[in-house]
Amino acid sequence: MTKKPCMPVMYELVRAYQAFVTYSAAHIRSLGLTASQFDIIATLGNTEGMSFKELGEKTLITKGTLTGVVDRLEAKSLVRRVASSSDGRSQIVQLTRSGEAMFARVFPAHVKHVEHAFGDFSQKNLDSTEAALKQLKQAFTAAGARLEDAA
Amino acid sequence: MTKKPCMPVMYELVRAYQAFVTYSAAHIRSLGLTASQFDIIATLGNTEGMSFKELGEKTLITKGTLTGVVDRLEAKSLVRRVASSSDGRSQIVQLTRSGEAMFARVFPAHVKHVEHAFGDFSQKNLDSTEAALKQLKQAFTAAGARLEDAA
DNA sequence: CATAATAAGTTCTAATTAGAACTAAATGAA
DNA sequence: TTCATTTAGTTCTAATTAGAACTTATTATG
Repeated sequence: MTKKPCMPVMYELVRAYQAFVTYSAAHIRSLGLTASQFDIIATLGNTEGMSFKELGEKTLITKGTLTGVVDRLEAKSLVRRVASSSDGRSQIVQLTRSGEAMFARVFPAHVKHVEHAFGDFSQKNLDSTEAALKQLKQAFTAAGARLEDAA
Repeated sequence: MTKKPCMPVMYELVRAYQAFVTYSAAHIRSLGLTASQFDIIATLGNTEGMSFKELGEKTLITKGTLTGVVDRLEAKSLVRRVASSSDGRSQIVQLTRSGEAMFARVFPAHVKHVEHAFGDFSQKNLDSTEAALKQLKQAFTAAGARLEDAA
């Protein structure tokens, strides 16, 4: 295994992500939400709600952060906490009526906004890009897991 | 232009970035720096220093944030601010002797750490992934620019 | 030259972030 | 059952983040 120039790939990963976030977050902000708040609303949309644990797994927001984001959404009356009936430690987070209205207003608009940036991409191109990204993700999670095991 | 399923691509972009950051930041933290601090140190390494403006452009850290990050690096005596001789508004940020020692200690180690995750990647694979990421970045910057122009 | 517009950094605010310590509840093992 | 361990969520801290308002210096224009 010779040393390969992988740093340029990482550089481009970071730049591509940054470009996406800049493009995406500006639009979300214009709709009255932060990126994290949108993420939560989008994840809860068309569901019966879910626990903090599940919400954290789906959004990749760590639990300490999630408490604060949900606090602020609750202050805006967009979500509510409901005690789980099956587990006394667990809280279910659900969209309120207002939250569902917000979801209906911002989610399709945002998907459209993102799709707009992809005008020139062929289906084949999208597929191969998706595959390349999955491979990258896999490389890092596997390398991270190897370190965990060693510890 | 039919609607294409580009959301899965964005999902994977975010996951790949997240996996990278998790893998990378844990290592940087173990070396005694935050990711942003590492980014600054790595950018200043082997240079004569540069202005906040230039540093911000290279690292994609916005100027308001950069002030704070440089403050904390200065508090650790890893960088210093020097007034620019050619522009009275401008500050040059340079590595101190300690900062250079930090760069020598952490930069090669971190590159090695990242390269380790890429063991299985062929050169061809790296190249095509890099190209795909550049294309993604380009799509978002172009779409963002079109919005700017419309405004 | 005088003044308007622009540019470089700083400061301020609200929000996010990860991680660690903590509380309370559930689970598992002796 | 009892006690240890694990798990869910909250709280706390230090740092980062973007954006906007602000200060000071520079540049362009009349």
